[in-house]
Amino acid sequence: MTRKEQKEERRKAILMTALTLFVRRGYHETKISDIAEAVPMSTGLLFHYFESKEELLLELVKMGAGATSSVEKMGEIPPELFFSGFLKQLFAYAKNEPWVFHMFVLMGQARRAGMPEEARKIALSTGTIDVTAEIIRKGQGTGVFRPGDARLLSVCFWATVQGVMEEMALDPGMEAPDPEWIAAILRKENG
Amino acid sequence: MTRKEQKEERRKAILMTALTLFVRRGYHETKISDIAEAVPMSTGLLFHYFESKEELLLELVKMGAGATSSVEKMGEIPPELFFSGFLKQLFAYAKNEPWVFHMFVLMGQARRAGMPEEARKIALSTGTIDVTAEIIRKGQGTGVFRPGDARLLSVCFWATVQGVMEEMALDPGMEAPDPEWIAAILRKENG
DNA sequence: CATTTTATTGAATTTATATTCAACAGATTT
DNA sequence: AAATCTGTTGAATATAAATTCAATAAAATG
Repeated sequence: MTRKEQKEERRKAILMTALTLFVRRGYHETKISDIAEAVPMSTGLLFHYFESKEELLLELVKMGAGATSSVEKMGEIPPELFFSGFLKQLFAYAKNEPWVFHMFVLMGQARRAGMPEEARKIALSTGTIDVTAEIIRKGQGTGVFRPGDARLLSVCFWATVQGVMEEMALDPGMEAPDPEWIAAILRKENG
Repeated sequence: MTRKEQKEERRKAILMTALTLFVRRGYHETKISDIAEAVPMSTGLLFHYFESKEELLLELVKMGAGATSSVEKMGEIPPELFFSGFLKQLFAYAKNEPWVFHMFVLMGQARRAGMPEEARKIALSTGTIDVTAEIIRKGQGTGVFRPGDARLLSVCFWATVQGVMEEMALDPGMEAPDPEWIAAILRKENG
């Protein structure tokens, strides 16, 4: 099925191009013609692959939601290792797999303001913050994390990760921070 | 000059309403008619006060840039006090002076993606990240902050503050985190 | 090689929303 | 209180970008 495969390839190309542009300039600032031009293809043709600009966005956000929930399942790892290991990997993706990296940024943007309501709903449905809060609670139990509202700590943690990744997406030359800096938000302060 | 004052009042009301809506839903997702309705006034009348939607945004961003640069001048305070004190005050504004609070969120949004290019330029012109990096460098000199690229630490710090404030803007019921959690990004880990 | 199916384009159309405008109302001034 | 200036509205218009479409080229199929 060379034909169907071809079509899938093209769809993916569009999705990846759109993902990059959405992350860089934002959903509304990106024209459908910008995406088409960057793929490249004619503006009209893009509509043979996607119903609408919003459908294109939603497909991306749904992919992101799927990828995110698989990450959420690895709640078995000891909390103190989970965060720095996870961050190290995530920052490595910035160089090698921009796809994963950009997806994280997009999901974060979708959770906050500036995108169609529908995208926001999907992004929020993953419940990342709450899942992470649960892991933090465990770490508080074993005394490796500082006390305090676990959900609020989770919000702080993700805010940092999200913000740093947005900066990295905007300035590809930027180096990644030491995961330990970010993990310090959670860690109990002792020797 | 009751008349001119009246006009100024109205302008301020529009600015504050727009600020709130921009921060909550994002610039592009906010219709000019949404702003007018919330003030309240007719859609057409809003154009007697502002040239265009973009002018309205730019005026806000310019105000923000002004307020921000005044904050930047207080670089005399010892670094280790600067950050937690600053954060405590900032989070307090969330309750008492939503204006200041929302302004910070808007400036952060403008620095990143999703707004007209012009707004981005103005927001970036404040150089907040670099000014903060300088303060961090001082703190590294006296040994209270962890070593490492000061600018990168500054980016991490602001990413957290920005992200947390965006969450607070979206969910007004949310309580503020302990400033110490965020300052931990910078602090040298010792007893 | 004729026929059908799929890919592609660029121009025409639609749509959503920003922006303008003609008319009216209320306030201020002389 | 007449004249003028300012505030106000809602409907009309303009605009930018999304979306459709008729026409054509290329590929697959029989």
